[in-house]
Amino acid sequence: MQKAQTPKGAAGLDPLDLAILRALLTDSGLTNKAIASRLGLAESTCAYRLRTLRDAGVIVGTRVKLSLEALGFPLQAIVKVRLGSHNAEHVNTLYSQLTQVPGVIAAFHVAGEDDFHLHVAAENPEALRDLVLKHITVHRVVRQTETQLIFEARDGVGVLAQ
Amino acid sequence: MQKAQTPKGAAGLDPLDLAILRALLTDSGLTNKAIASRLGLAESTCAYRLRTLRDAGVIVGTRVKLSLEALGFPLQAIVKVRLGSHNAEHVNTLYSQLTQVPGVIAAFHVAGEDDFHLHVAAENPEALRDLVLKHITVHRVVRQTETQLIFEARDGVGVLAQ
DNA sequence: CTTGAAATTGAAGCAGG
DNA sequence: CCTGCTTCAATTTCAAG
Repeated sequence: MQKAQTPKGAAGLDPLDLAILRALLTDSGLTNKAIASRLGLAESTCAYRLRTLRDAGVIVGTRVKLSLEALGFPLQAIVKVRLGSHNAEHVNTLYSQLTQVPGVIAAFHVAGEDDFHLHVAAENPEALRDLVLKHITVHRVVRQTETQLIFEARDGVGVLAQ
Repeated sequence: MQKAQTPKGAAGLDPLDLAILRALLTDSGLTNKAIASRLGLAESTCAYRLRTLRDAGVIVGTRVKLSLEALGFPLQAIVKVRLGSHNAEHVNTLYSQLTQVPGVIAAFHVAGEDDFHLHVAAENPEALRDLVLKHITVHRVVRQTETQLIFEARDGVGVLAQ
């Protein structure tokens, strides 16, 4: 049975691809077989689409999610970093160094008032202070930092929301 | 062969647990068997530790990483949201609504100058504008927003860096 | 807590529709 | 592009040390 040619979205994804991706995002257990049965298609078909999505670079990989609290890092913060000089090489070097700082979960190079936003985690307030003072403000290009405690972090629905 | 009792860290994790977690974070292919062989222990042992870590809530789950660019969302931004009123119920209601906005990848409720930081993705500048104007600033409690384009996003080493 | 072997389940390859 | 079948590898279970 040959299905009708499916309409393609802006990124070349048909509804089946989107359904598979949504299932992957929804179900924590990302078993390739479970998706097939849930969507009512053969396992080999699902595997084929998954491989295609992987080859196309849509699915980059899969990562474990750890509980920062359970690991003993109950404190999270956003550290805004502002530079005194914006020499391209200096900025890039600093960027690489910031991502290597223990406790830095994610780093964003942003346009506007701030230069970098760092999402960090720490064991306690003292560790957070040391993270900022000993690993961020020590760099000469860093002119100013501003740390905002995170009360709560939540995931959003993302770009595939229906 | 009974190994010596292992020293526990602050979160009750021994060196073997940490080694397993680091292997999980490092290797994109999170095959349970590969970890066992890499660390030189039996598969069943590795599986046992993994189950324990899961039951303890350290390993929350596993999520697929999609390429926002490949999906057709090449634009990312941080949207700072500031409120006019800080009534607890209003704040919480807004928080829930913001996480449901299509394009919102993550949301942070922060202390300080801003109230929320939203990590968003959009297909193009117009879509980004619509996201902010039609889904965020429409709420009465939102007093002000500030959108900073993300030049580049990178992952940090996290809290388990050696 | 660790382990090897058995038993179950899921993934990968392949050729046909 | 979809599918069932075969082959293979991995996860799970369990009883013992």
